[in-house]
Amino acid sequence: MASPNQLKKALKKEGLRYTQQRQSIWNEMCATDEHRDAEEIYLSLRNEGMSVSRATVYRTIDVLVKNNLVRKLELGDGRARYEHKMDLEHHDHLICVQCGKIEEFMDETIEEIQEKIVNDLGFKLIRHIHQLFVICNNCR
Amino acid sequence: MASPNQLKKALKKEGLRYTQQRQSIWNEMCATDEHRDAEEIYLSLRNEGMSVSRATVYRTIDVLVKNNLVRKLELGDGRARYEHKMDLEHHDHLICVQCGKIEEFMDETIEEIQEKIVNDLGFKLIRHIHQLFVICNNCR
DNA sequence: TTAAGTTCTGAGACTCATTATCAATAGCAG
DNA sequence: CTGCTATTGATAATGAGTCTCAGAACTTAA
Repeated sequence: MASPNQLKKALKKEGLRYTQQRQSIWNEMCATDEHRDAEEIYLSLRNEGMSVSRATVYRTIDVLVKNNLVRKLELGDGRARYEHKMDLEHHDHLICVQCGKIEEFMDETIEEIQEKIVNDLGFKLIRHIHQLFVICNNCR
Repeated sequence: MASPNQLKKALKKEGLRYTQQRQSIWNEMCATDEHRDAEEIYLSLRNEGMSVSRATVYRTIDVLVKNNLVRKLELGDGRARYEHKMDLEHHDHLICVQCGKIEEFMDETIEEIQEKIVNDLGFKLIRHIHQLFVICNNCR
């Protein structure tokens, strides 16, 4: 699932070394499609007997985010969540304010309007955050 | 600009007392359309000679947010920004990743699509965050 | 107006996610 | 293999935001 090549390429591009810790963290992040925080990823690695430190988890995630292998989600609760970007298509998120469940959505029209809004102002769109906070069907 | 009545009404609804500090903070938040963080609001009050504590600033902002007099913006940099909601119409934000300038936008079509996405899933939309991170015309 | 009971406030301690420090370790080029 | 550097781990530091609690300021009843 987690391709070492993608990781190696990113590291090479950044002039960084390929290490066991970095590979483990990348593997772990690709192991599920959940949206986990740094601590959860750290603990999973620890449970699997991997020797990594929290510091290295944070440092490696930064590299992965910068190189577009991972996306960082800020939900406003003080803990960032991360998702790997193996499945290449873009999406945004629905978050249940009751149970915390996160789902994904994508709407081409919204994407186009966004571009238009930005272009009409003479700006350049770098990235966007679009989060719909909902009460999901299990919680109503 | 800052109506004491709106504040008083909100406080009454919450069973809270109307105090000088709360009024000052509400005034200060309404004094500009900038998107300031708690510390900036606190310092402005201090500069004007008002005696308020950081704790009271945070506590009061919470009340204002809960009562829809103020909106909290999370931009992902660890400091929340606040804007008063005197101008009643809804809008979302464009943030320049270079200079930090924040502008507003609003698109009815996007709002409708959002609703549809949520309804089609059988969810209920509570609130949303839509932020376009851009390079603005001054920065390109 | 005063006494008694509440709610508020301020100062500073505390929390908790994340970042920085730095000595020890491990990749990697030659 | 050796030596140079980047990386790591343990832990200290940071910083926004929250909590605590004693004293101040309202409120209400008498």
